[in-house]
Amino acid sequence: MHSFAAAGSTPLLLHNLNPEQLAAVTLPAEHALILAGAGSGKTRVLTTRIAWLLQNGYVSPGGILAVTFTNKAAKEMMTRLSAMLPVNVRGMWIGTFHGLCNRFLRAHYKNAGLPQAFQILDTQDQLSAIKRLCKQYKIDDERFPPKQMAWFIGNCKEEGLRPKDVVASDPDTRKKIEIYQLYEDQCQREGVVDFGELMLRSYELLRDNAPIREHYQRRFRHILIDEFQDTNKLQYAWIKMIAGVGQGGSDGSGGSVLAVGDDDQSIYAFRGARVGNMTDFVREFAVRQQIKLEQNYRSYSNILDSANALISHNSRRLGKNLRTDQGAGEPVRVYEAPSDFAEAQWMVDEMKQLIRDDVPRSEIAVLYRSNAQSRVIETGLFNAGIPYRVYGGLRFFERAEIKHALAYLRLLENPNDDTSFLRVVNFPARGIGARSIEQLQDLARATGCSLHDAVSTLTGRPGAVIAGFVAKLDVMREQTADLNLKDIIKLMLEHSGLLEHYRNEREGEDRVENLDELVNAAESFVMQEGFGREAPGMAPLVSSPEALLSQSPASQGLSGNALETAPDEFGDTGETLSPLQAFLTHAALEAGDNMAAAGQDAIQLMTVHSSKGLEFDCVFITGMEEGLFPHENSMSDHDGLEEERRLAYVAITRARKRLYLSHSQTRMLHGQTRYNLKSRFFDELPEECLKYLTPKQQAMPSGAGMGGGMGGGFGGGGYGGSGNSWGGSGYATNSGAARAYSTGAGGTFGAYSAPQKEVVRKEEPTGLRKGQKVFHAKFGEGTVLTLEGAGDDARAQINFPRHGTKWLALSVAKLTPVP
DNA sequence: CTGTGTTTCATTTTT
DNA sequence: TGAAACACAG
Repeated sequence: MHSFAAAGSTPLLLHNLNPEQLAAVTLPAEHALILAGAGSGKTRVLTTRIAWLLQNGYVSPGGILAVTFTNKAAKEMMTRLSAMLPVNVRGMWIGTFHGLCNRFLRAHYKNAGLPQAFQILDTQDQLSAIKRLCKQYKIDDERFPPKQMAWFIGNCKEEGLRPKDVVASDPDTRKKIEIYQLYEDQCQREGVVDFGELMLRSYELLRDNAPIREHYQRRFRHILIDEFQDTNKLQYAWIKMIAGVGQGGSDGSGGSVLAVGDDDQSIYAFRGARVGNMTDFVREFAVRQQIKLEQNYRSYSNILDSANALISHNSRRLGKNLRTDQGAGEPVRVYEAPSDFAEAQWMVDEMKQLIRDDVPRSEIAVLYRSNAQSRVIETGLFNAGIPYRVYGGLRFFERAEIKHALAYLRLLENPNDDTSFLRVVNFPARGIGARSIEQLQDLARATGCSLHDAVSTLTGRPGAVIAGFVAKLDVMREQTADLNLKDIIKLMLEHSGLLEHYRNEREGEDRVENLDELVNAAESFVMQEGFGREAPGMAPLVSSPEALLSQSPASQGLSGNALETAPDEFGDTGETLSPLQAFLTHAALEAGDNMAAAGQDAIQLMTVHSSKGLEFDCVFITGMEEGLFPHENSMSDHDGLEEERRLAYVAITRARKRLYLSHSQTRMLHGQTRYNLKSRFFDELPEECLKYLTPKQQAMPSGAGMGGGMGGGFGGGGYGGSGNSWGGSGYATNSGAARAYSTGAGGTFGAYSAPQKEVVRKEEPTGLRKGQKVFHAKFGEGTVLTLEGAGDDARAQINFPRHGTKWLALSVAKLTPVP
C-alpha cells in the first residue's frame, strides 16, 4: 500500500489514482454508487474519499459515518485513514453496522428502553436462551426446534417485524410468533439484546423519535457503506432512515450516501443479504452518479478472463468487466484426480515445488466450498510436514472457558443476566443440580423476576447452596469495585474457581492458557481504548476540529457545520461505560481471531466464503465438482446456482499469479464414496486460458461411451457454454481415466483409481438397464445412462432432467424402476 | 454429577 | 465418517 507520508498536501492524496478512482474520490456531495470489482482498489478509494473530504473541509470528522461489515474492515479503514491524515479516527463513526448501532443505543439507552449496561447475546447465547425458554414453557421442541426458532426470530428482525407485525397464516406460525414474543419479553427482562435486536432497536428509535432522527440526519453529512451488496433489508432501511430518504416526514436534510459494492461478489444471500438493495438504492435515492472500477491491480489476464467469462453466465448483473495491464501470465491449471486423497497428494507435491521456487507458504492458499473438505488436505499437509493454517472454527471469545469467564464478569455488571447465571451457577461444579435449578426457575417465572432475585425465596438445602453462589458473586462485586480491569478479571478467575478447575483438569492446560490470554486481552484492550484519560469507546460526538485536523482547512472552513452539532444535546458525551462494560461489549461484538499462531509462514486453508477480500500469489480451488461446487443444496433454484457461480468468481479472483482448479472423481462424504462429475463451471471458462495437467476428460469415467447421453448433458442443458465439453477434444475418449492418473504425477495414484477398475458386466442383478426410467426420492424421475460395478460397488449414471447427471451407488440410492 | 453409550446430522458466516 | 449433542446409568 502507498502511504501518504506527506499527507498534508492535497495533490499527494490523489496521487496515483486512476481516472475512475479519482472520480469516485472527488464525487460531489450527493448519493452515488460505486461498482467496485475485485482487486480494483475499493478500500483505497473509500478511505481516500474520506481523507479528501476532511482535508478540503467539506466535512468535519463528526460528520462522517462509515459502515463496514467486519471489524477487520473497519480497523483497516481507520488504520489507513490515520496514515493519510493526522486525524483522530476515534472521533468518527467508523465501524460495523452492529458496532455503530451499539454505540448509538448506548448513547440513547433511555429512549431505546434499555438498561444502561445492557449486554449483547451472541449466537450461542441466543440459542441457549431460546432453549431455556422452550423448556420453561413446555414447548414441543420436535415441532419447534430451538435452532429453527432462532432462525425465525432473526429473520423477523431482519425484516423489521416485531411479533405483532408478523402475519400468522397457520397455527404453527401463530405458535412461533408466541414464542418470539416470549423471547422478547425474556430478553427485555434480563436486559440483553441479540445481534438482530441491535439493528432493529436502532432502526425503530430513529424511526419513532423525530428529534434524535433529525439530529443524526443533520449530523452525518457523508455516509459511506462498504460491501453494499451484502446489506440486508433492515440495514438498507436503517441507511434510508439515517440519510433521511423516503418515508416522507423527513425534512430532506440528510447526508449523501456513497454505496460501494460488487453485485458479482454477493455470496451471502443465505443469511439475508439482498443484492437487490443495489438497484433499489439507485432508484430510491435517485442516484445520478454511478462509477465502475474495472481496472484490476491484482491478477494476470488469464485469471481475470476466466473470472469474467464465468460470471458472464449470470443473468441480472449490473454489468462489469475486469481488466488488467499485467499481461496474460500463466495459464490456469486444471487437474483431475481419481480421489480426494489423490487430489490432496497432488496438491502437496505441487506446493513442495512452489516452496522450492521460493514462494512464501503464506502466499499459497487452498480454497474449498465446504469445511468438511479441509480434512483430507490437512492430513496430506501434516504428513508432508508442511505448516498450514486453517481459517474458521472457534474464535477466541467463543471458547467455552472464555465464555464461562465472561459469564462471571457479566454477572458482576448485571446480576439479572439469566443466561450467564445458568452458565456458571454450577460451573465449576458446586453441587447444584438440575432439580434445584428448575425449582429456582419456576419461582422466578412465578414472580416474574430474574433467577438472581428469586434465590432469596428458594428454601431448603438447594436454596442455601445457590444463595452461597449469589453471595460469592456479591462479594466479588464489592471486592472488584475499585480495581482496574485486569485485576478484576484476575480476581474473578481465582475466586470463581475457574482457574483451579482447569488446573486440575487433565487436558486443561490450553484452557488455563486461554484464561491467561483473557487477562492479556483485557489489558491490551484498556491500552487501546485509552481508559483513564477519556471516555471509553464512546468518544465525544464531535471533538474540536482544530485538534483533529491541525493542518487542514477544515478548521477554518467548516466551523459552522462542525459547531452545529458540537455540544451534543443528547448527552452521549457524558455517558461513559466502565472499562468492564466496554470490554464485555467488545467481546460480544468482536469474537476475536480464530487461530492461535497467526504469524507463522504457513499454507492458508479456508472456505471460499472466508477468502473474500483476501489475495494470494497462488491459489488452489479444490473439489470443483457437481454437487459440491456448485453445491447440490443450492442447485434447486436459479438464484442458488448464480450465487454458486459468484462464489466461484470470488474464488478465482483471489489469485494474483497462479491458479489451480482441481476436481476428483471420487470423494468420501458422510462415510460414503461419492462419484462426482466435474463442475459445470469448467465449461464456462475460456479454453485458451486453461492448461490441463491431466488429459482433459469427459465427465464419464467409464469406457462405455456417451451413447444416448447426448440428450442429457447436465440438467436442463440450458447453458451452452464453451462448446466442446462433449465434443471429443483429443483425450476425451474411452477408458483414459485409469491411464491418465497413473501418468499424472508418478505412481502413487494407481492405488486410488479403483472406481474405474471394475469392468462393465453384461447382466446386473440390479434390475436396471440402460435407458431405463427410474424414480429417486430427491431427484425425481431420471434415465439410466450407464451401469457398472457389481454388488456393493454397483453404480449407475443417471440423468435427472431437473438435477443433472449423477452417479449413484445402487447399494445406497433408493431407486424405483418406472415402466 | 460424571462418564459413557447412542443418536443425529452434516453448505457457506459475521455480528 | 465423525462430531457433537443428548440420554441414561453408576
